[in-house]
Amino acid sequence: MRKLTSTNYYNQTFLEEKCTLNELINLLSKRWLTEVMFSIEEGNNRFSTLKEDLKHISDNILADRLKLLEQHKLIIRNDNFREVPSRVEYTLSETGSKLSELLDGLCHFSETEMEFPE
Amino acid sequence: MRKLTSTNYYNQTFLEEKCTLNELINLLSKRWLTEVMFSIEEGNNRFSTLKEDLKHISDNILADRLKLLEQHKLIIRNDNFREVPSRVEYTLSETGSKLSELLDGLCHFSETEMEFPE
DNA sequence: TGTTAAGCTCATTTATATAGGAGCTACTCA
DNA sequence: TGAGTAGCTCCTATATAAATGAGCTTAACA
Repeated sequence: MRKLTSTNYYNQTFLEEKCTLNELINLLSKRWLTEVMFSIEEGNNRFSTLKEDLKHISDNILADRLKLLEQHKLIIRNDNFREVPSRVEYTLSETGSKLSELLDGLCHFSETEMEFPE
Repeated sequence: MRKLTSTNYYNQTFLEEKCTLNELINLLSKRWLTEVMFSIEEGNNRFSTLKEDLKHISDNILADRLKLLEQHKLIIRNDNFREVPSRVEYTLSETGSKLSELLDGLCHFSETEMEFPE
């Protein structure tokens, strides 16, 4: 239910069309999203273990981020378990692994070169 | 005038303290910020030329992004011109150039590997 | 005396993102 | 019959970000 006639929306799409980097950054800037990726990479592959690992995340945000990551094919969702209570497992895709590597580079940069004023 | 007692604030600082990558991504996700950097890199070094280049940006946002970039030492502000009307020039710092290169990598990735559903 | 220019600042309005909490499903076990 | 579990969804409230528009400064020039 996003308002499609606002300048806010117009400018965002303008920038996303100018360069997909903006689209990627918008995705990455969703709170917890990269942490969810990294946590899956480390082996926390279920909703409940992710929730436990990322202490302060709330259910609906975790669900949303998992959905976003899946839609962008950065993770793979596997629900062929036919168990009750239901069981779903997530793994990183190849694209997800590549992105994770790139982010490691950015992380190193931010730790060694950036200055963040208080 | 940010509210320091909200869960929203608490979670953001939690993530920023966990890894400075989150701090960097938060910065980069401010709308227009990377575009301002790239535009300066391309030689648009004054407030007015930046404004012209980034057609839809508004004054206060441009001013804010320039201030953020300067505070993080990604650009350098030079106002030793003593002219009227006032003249200020911006250039990319070394750190800014490095970041720009890293972002080129991310940009290439997002263009070749990412899928953005409509 | 009034206008113009660049490079801003500030207050307010509007839009969007995040968080909180209830509820749903379908099956199992006590 | 009723409780419990995983993995969600939906609605609402709260917080934050972006945009709009007015105004400020200093000096030169008409």
